[in-house]
Amino acid sequence: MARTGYHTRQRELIADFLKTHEGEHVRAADIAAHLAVSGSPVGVATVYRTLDMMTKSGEVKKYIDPDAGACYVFASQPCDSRHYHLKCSGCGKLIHLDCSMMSDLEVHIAREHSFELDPGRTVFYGTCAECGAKRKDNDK
Amino acid sequence: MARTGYHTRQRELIADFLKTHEGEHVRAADIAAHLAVSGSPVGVATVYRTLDMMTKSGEVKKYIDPDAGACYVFASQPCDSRHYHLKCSGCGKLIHLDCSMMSDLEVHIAREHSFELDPGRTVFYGTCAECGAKRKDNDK
DNA sequence: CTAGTTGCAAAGAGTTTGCATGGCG
DNA sequence: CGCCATGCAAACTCTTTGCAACTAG
Repeated sequence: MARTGYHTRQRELIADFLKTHEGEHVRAADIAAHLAVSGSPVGVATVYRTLDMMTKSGEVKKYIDPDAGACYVFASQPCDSRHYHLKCSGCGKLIHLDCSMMSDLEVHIAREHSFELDPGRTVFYGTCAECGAKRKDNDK
Repeated sequence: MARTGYHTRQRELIADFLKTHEGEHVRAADIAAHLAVSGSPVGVATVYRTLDMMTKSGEVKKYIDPDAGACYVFASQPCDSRHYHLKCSGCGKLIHLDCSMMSDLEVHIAREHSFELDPGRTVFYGTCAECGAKRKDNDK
């Protein structure tokens, strides 16, 4: 299963970047851009291929953001991803939600609805406090 | 609020299609394809423009499916969208979740986390019972 | 040495936009 | 009639793929 292949400079760089940004949602382009600036450019294709590989192996979670496209999140341990994310449709801000109520919800959904939630891939959309207030002002 | 624009054959067709498929998640291409087959083809651009318009007016909800791209859901009443969706990563099945616990969650998140959830745009990812069982068999 | 990797560029898929024509009101 | 809507195709963005050169083990 482990079949991870060779250890290369590029993969090291990408993995490092992800570890440095653990828990954050990054896009392939972010990684490529960062590495390019750092003086060790890596081809976009390689970034995608590596991320795809890591996604399959479970090292990173992939999800699609309506505004930004594919996003990847590094999770050191599968079970560490006990938290969910809230994404503000207004400002695009990403909020980490670490709340015991979610565990209850998971249990409830698993039991009553026969569905096992995947925290790493689930993103809640809505409006943050600031944008909510802003909208009230603008809306007349 | 602006009663946007004219009443045209194309918009009627698109609205009809959406009403016929209320609650289902359809893609722009699905609509265009259906109308083309029905003998009243509508340009893709028009479909996108109309859906965009309806999204802004709140008639339909838009969300991005990791596999299929942009999806739209027609909701007869804004407040009828009191339900969320569960999407199985295994078989792609979409499950409607209409559960009072979600209301509690909304209140909780609004109060404790200052974030207002948008049911129409939030999709929970995870694994349905069937795929969960299937996976257990295959995994070993 | 050999197979897995990389990078470039071309290919794709999905969505948006410009512009001239057509149709609603 | 005026203005909005439509269609087509070109433009775009993001992601994938083909292929020759490259490199880790």
